[in-house]
Amino acid sequence: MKPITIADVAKHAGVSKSTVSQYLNQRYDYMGEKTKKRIEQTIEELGYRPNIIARSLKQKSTMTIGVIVANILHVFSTQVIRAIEDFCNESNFHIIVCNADDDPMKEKRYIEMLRAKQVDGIIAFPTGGNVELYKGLIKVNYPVVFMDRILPEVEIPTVLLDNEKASLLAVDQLLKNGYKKIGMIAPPLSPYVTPRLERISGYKKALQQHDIPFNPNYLISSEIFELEAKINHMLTMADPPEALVALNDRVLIEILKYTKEQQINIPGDLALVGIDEVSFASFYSPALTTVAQPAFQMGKKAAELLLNRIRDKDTDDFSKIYRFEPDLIKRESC
Amino acid sequence: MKPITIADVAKHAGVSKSTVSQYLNQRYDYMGEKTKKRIEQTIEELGYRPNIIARSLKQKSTMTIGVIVANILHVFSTQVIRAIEDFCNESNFHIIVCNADDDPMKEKRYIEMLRAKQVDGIIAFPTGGNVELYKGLIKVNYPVVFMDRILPEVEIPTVLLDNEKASLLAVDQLLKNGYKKIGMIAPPLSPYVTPRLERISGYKKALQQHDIPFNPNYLISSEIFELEAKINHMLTMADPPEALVALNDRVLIEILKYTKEQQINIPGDLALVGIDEVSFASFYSPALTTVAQPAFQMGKKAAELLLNRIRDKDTDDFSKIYRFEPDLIKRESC
DNA sequence: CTGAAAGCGCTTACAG
DNA sequence: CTGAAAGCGCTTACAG
Repeated sequence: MKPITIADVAKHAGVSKSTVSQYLNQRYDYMGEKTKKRIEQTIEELGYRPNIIARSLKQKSTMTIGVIVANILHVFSTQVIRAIEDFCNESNFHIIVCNADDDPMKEKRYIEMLRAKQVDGIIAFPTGGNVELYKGLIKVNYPVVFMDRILPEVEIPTVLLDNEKASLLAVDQLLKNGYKKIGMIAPPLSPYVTPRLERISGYKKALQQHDIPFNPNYLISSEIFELEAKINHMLTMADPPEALVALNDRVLIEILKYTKEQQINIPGDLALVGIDEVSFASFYSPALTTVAQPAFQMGKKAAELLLNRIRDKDTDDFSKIYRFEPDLIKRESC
Repeated sequence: MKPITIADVAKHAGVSKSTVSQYLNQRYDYMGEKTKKRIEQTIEELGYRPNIIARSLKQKSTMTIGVIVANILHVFSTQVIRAIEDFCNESNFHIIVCNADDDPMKEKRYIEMLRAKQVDGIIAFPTGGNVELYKGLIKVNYPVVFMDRILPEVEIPTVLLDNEKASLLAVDQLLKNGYKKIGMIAPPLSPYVTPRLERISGYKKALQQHDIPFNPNYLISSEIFELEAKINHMLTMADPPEALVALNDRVLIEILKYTKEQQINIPGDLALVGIDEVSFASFYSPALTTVAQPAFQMGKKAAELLLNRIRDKDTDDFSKIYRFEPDLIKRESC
């Protein structure tokens, strides 16, 4: 069962391939009404479907983009992807999704494969390990947009949260409720994971703004699996914090595991606010006060930037940073 | 900046395009060692990267598959996609992901676009609204695998949970803990959403096995937004159920919202087990007893089936149903 | 061991 | 208003 090609419909309709092609591309300007009808009918009859691969080869556009996330299982990434897909769908673009797992080698391989497949552009949560590769991409004016992480060495438009503001909102909320001894729990600090860096500096700045000295004992930054032990240590030392901000959703969960285990009463014994909204925030006991990021808007923005770049190679938005506002959702944990 | 083509490297290396192509495809059999070296070097020098689109056109294989889910935001779908991506990555396949939103029109559009883009196969959570389309796909022997939902009209291999067993595990656990008045809360019953149908029938069968008459008042099936009200009605009627099984994660959340609001003590006032594992199950208070589905294994299986079909068009696995075993995770809510 | 030529299924000036 | 021809960047018999 040979697939039908443009040549088949041309033959059947008694016209040339060119004319069929004109029809397919809706260039009806000079086309006779009868020819048009005839082609339309033949296509219907033969069940012809254009081969977009062939078109892509000629037109140098595949109408598909690559999206490289660290891990699609992170809910933020999922939401961003969903927003990107929705936006792309409106413009008839498709997305190829890739999980780089924060591994620069994997990231590199994906980028190279995506380019080989001629995707029209890439949206990436960069690992930080492929600066030269990205520089090469800029040099050939290849459309790329970064999400969530800034690579200062590289001039690529980036959309991310105002992470310092997120910490500020969290700390302010705690202060407003009378807590002064505020700790922060964080995952390990990798140099390129911008949100972690900025959220910590935001935490420090927020304290400073209120003339509260930063107490190094109140800051934990550690691998997830060690977190519970370190939290225990922190909360059982002399003069422990009376409130905690969780740097992200992953950390929040570790805190919650710990407090459940130790039957610590929130907010009675310990106030808590988490950066990143979580699915269970509203019906947890107590309902969790969180700082949410507008993931869908951010994904949409990234898609918009990329498609604009694809359509108009000469935009000048390079190296622009697009910051989005976090949103404090007050509930019961503080 | 013209991209480098195979013709450029052929010229620079002083060989023919054919030879370069042989090199690229690692057919070194008859290639002189010097030629090989020379080509290798030229490629390096020019920074040549093959255009896979051109290759695809000739070879009729794009090394990419389409994945159509209802909504990537559902955690089950996310996990399945992650597993598919991992499996495909090992075989150098890429995945295009699409959200059909349970809309047959959207599904249809995606299928047609994916085929036009010549993807080598499709894994879909079918909506049920495109039976004829899928029949057409089988007729031309196009590789398709279904996930999660069965379309009885269509002979396509399908991987899904043993949903009846899932209900059975939930009910048994409740019975084992002495509860006899067991209700089930469900979302609306659409004809093609297999898991819902099977989980309800599983619930009924489980009761029957234990000679407990099915009480229609103990079964709610309703839109999510009405669920709280209906649960309230059920639990405040005369002789209410003393235990509930949540048909899926979405429903579980509604139950939890309700019980938190009404300060219902779980399992004291009401025992609870949810089908579908949820992220917060272990640190919720009480920790939630759930029935988990092996999402990653299921995704992997679907990918495996599809890639096998793509490689060997003549496998005979049509219409096979691949059932996966649910797993009861005992915690505190029952 | 290597090259010339045809072909994959389209699009696009260009000619008439 | 429509067609012949070249070309997109590869691969693949086939010839030598």
